Amino acid sequence: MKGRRADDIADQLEALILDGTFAEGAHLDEVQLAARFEVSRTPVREALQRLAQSGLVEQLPRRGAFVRQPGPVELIEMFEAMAELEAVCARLAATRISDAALADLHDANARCRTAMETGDTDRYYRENERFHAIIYRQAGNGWLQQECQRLHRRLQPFRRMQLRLRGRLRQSMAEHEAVVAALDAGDGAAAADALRAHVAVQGEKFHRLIASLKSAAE
Amino acid sequence: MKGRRADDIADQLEALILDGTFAEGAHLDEVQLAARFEVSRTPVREALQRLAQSGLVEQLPRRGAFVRQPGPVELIEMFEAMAELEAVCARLAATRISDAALADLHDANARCRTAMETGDTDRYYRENERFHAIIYRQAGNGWLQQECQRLHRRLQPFRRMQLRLRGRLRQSMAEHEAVVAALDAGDGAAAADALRAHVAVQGEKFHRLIASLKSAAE
DNA sequence: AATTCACGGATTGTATACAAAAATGTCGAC
DNA sequence: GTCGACATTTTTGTATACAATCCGTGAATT
Repeated sequence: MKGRRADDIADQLEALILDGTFAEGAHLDEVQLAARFEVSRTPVREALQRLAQSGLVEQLPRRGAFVRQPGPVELIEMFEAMAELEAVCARLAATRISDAALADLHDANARCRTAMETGDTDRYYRENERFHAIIYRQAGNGWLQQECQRLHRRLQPFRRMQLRLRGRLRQSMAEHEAVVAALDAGDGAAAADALRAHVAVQGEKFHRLIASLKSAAE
Repeated sequence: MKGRRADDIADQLEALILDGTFAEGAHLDEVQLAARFEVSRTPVREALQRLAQSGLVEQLPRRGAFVRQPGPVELIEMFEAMAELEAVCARLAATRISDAALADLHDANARCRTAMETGDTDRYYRENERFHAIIYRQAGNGWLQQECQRLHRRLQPFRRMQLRLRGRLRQSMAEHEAVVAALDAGDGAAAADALRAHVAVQGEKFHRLIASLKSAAE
């Protein structure tokens, strides 16, 4: 037995929610979950509280925890906020990035390119993660970095979805290169604009995807 | 007995920490706190976890919870991030703010002015809160608004401290008016710059305050 | 004398038991 | 047949009991 089962349960629950096992609005019963994970209610409760603070579930006093997937409006807001946060990172990074990190960025981008050329979306996704993580870090502000990673992680499933749209990979690649060029030149404003656009277009794509799904359902 | 004692305890604990009752690095013993609040360990534990996620305490597995006040470096980072977040809000608000909200902003600023003229720092502080809250809200992005309020709240004690510095009120007032003027004109870039500077200078002041305290202690 | 290992105390993590409140189902009145 | 009050049941919130781990102390060994 290791120290904290509650953390493991929180992770597993998060996976199950993102996985779709627990649908939007589902009531997460403490005793059922306790039985499922073969623990008592205590660690389950702690896990639920953690998920509540990270936004995946909503806890109503004396009523329980419910799965709370963000709606279209909230998602648009989160994508917009992500775009703005990344823009800030880019602007700060433009003057603070180290040569080594800049080399890493070029490397990540090169890997993205090969992934794109082979049409390997999964690999593109991973290298893209690295690309953005480097920029977060090179902003030179730990708090900002943390927040960016948190939001990035939260948007992960929705971001992934629209990477498979036709031509998105190539477009994304071109945007990356604009960002790198701006950082190379040390042009903060340009880097901010390029990265903001790069992320904002993801929100746009997602928006359209939602709209098309909706109209198809009618 | 009402529904959730854990939340009350979390609030009280937060107050006690910010109050200085529990100093930096202090070990928060669960049984002691349980005795102090006349409850069992269970709600105390839940409160501690909440505070851990909000960053006021650090929880080490199997070792307990310790008061974790942000150090100088972290504070500088938080002030910088606050400046950037508020700048984003200002830029977005410049094109989205409603006429009613703009009127509110003018009103809040007017109240700030009278508070400044009477030298009432407490009142200035309250009206200043309102000023910033309006801008957060008028950014038209709920997620961003929430984050800004969260960080603002976290910086509250440190911000308050340096409002009493000589001449700061008048300077702050002038900065406010630059922000309002830019928003009046619908100039997003100018509003962003003005608000960023307004918040960044607070970080600067704080930095100097820390430095002076340090050198005085030697 | 320094180091290592063992053991006891203290403290966290988990399980279970109990209390209180809300959801649900039943019965009756209109 | 529907609405509403009351009892039952289910579920959350809290208290307590138990288990596992960490820390310090101290003695034994090199």
